[in-house]
Amino acid sequence: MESRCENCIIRQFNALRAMSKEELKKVSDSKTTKTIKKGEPLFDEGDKLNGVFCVRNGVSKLSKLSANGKDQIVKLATKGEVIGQRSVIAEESTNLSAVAVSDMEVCFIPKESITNSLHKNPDFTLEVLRHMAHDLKEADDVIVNMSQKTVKQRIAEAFLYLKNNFGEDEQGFLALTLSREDISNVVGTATESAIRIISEFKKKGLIHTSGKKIGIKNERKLVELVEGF
Amino acid sequence: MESRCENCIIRQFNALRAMSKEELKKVSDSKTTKTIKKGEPLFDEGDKLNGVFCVRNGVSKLSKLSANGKDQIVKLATKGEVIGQRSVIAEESTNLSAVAVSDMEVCFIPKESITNSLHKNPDFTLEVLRHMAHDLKEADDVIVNMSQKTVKQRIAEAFLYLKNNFGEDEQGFLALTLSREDISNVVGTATESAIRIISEFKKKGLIHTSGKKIGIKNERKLVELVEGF
DNA sequence: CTAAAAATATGACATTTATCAGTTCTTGTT
DNA sequence: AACAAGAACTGATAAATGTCATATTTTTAG
Repeated sequence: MESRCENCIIRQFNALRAMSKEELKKVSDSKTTKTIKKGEPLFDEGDKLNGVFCVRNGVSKLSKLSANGKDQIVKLATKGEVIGQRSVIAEESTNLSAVAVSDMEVCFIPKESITNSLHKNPDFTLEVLRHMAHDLKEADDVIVNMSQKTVKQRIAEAFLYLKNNFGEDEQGFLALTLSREDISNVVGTATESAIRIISEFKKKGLIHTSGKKIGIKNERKLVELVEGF
Repeated sequence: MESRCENCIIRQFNALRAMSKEELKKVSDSKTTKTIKKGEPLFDEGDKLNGVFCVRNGVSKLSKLSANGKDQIVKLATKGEVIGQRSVIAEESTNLSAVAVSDMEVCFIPKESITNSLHKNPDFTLEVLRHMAHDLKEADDVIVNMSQKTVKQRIAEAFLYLKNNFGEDEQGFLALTLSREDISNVVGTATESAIRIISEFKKKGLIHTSGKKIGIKNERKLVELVEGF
């Protein structure tokens, strides 16, 4: 299970692919692999991070506590993504907390391995920069969605997002199962409102459910809803 | 008025300060200075940018058109900030449009000058990365505000933001005057709602107005409002 | 397996916000 | 100065969303 970064396929999805053989070797020698159970934190808002987490398996929610006591989920990070880099790069405490929403396997990479390369290998730095540019664009999109779309549209969009990014299981349910509360924290609404809209979608035949699990039944109509019909 | 980047103070506020003398010389030789009048665009959403804009004076709104036809302002960029770097780095069309909200003076820097340095000067790349990390954090904060705060709170916050970032004039009005529509596009609400809340703030003595101009009268109460009292 | 706890669900109602229609005020232009 | 055009404003009303109370189902711990 402990494996070498040099041979890790996951790396292809993130900025580590721009590292040289020697750099990767160093990373690999310094990294530790951790198992994190669903519900357990990787870190809390305000923590000083001594490194970054490279996700090998599972999904983590990145969220921020707002003044009114609700958690806003800002991003779901999955296989191949690196968590905590923003904080390491800016040399600040994290502005987000990270909690596993499914069982996870992650590699913890001490920040020295990263910062060394950031100073010496422009290819790597640029690759990190490109990833962050992408994240920033996505964040802009989220801002627009939050402010301009209705809760109904945002929930529909969330389901489509979950399908596209995490797929479905054999029975046609979304592979990543989130609690109703997590769903409401993704779209930024009250849990009761989210539940009500889920019920409505079910009645209208857009989705089907079984316990927590949700399956998409009429993707086309969900898409129409998101686009405003 | 045409001046050399090497001597430009503005540079201290952005990533260009990490450039070497020679790099700056190249930038300076290739840059062009432009004057943009209030209301005029720097670029439109979807444009391919051949370079970035370094703001010497004035303020630009960066906004994105949403499906329902409303513009969401995602950021206000001012003196010292570089606009368009995300798009140049990701080698994509812009996801945002940029329009001057006050008369501006900007330097246009062709992308070659930037990308060359990105590949060769890790100090510069890292500096750009740090700035983008900062922007990303701010974007996260905006997401949380948008989804968890009321329109009233967001407007109060916007006024405080305008005061802190752009200051006040001699008569105590916010130095950056935005139209009511721009204000509503910053906080993500209907223009009428924004106007109504501004009237309410005026009645309650939190602000005073004169035409478009708005002045903060009771900062303390505005802060309390934002924090939820 | 069962009791307790937690999550999901639903109803009633209050509050917030958007929409539409129309008026008044500003501003720029001739 | 007069006017047109756009911006700011207000009221009435509808729609969306949040809150609180409570019932039901699911999950967890022992």
